[in-house]
Amino acid sequence: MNVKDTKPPPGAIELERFLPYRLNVVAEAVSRALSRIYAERYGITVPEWRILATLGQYGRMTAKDIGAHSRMHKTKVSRAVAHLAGNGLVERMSNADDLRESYLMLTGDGQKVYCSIVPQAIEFAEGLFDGIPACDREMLERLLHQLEMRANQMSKEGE
Amino acid sequence: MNVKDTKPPPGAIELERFLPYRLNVVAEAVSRALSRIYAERYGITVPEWRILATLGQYGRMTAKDIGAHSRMHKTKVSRAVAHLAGNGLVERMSNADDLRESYLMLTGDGQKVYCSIVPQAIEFAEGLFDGIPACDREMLERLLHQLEMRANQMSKEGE
DNA sequence: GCGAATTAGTTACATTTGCAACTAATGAAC
DNA sequence: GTTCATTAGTTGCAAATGTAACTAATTCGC
Repeated sequence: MNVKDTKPPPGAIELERFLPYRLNVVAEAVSRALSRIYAERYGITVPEWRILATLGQYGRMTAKDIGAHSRMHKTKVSRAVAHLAGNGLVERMSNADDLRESYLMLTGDGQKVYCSIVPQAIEFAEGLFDGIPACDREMLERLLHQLEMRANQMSKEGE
Repeated sequence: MNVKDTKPPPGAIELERFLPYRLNVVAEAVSRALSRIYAERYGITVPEWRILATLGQYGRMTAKDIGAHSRMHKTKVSRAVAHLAGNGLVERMSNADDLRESYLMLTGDGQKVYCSIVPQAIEFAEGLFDGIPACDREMLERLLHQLEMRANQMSKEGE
């Protein structure tokens, strides 16, 4: 009998079914598996990949908007952008209307890297859903959305 | 029109529906919200909470097993345990049959802290599911399990 | 317009993390 | 039994992260 099959004592949490724990474990496993695609071949970190993906999708954005959209702290964005710019994958264009901010976009090289990662990332994400019917995927999307809303709401409620 | 409603260019990933990204964002939002319960009141970190929760459920375990079970690196476990032991929440009992390892368990204080967190954590997790029917919760559990299996498998496949 | 408050982004510092090297103990080969 | 390989756990070190302080630019109040 596997230890995981034992019932927890009364008044304890069964961690294997505790959603916050489950979400974190799964998210980390998925993230780790995905990172193999871009980390080994291109030496790109997770925050860097997020920025590439955001710019690849939206074309041009400020650092602030990237942070807000991809839920990353501004210092994380700042450093990842600095690194990507140093590697010639991202370029900055200052905004003449507001010199505090810069627009960021992929360079030609950045586009190339992004475009070579995308099909593999999509294939990976598809592979995750292997054997899962489409209606379940939609349900998962909906559930994740609700959970995120609830979590953010409950986080605020505690002031 | 919200920027999120715009279609991504062809050959790009729509990040809002990209599962690895979604999972991470939701997991982090949930984890952050939950940590309010134990971080502010008891000054406990996420890894420490995981150890408390594992010991609270299983009663007595080695550091290695805690790491394997809660998916934490052994150095993370080692340091979190050291801190918990320093605060008198966890105690070590060396195993006479194998002096390399120690059994870890909650102290009386550790039990108290754990037991005072549990109801709030359960209430929090229940709150996340507000308005979500029970059958959907079960589906979510199943889906998360499948995704984790698939991710670990795909991670291994890349050697 | 002018000074105070705000904002985008960077940098300094302290904390956290992961990897690699290590120690101490056990097991395996012979 | 002695040597070699493996294992549990800790520690040194470098990289990553978050908080707070900072700079430079903009906006608000008047």
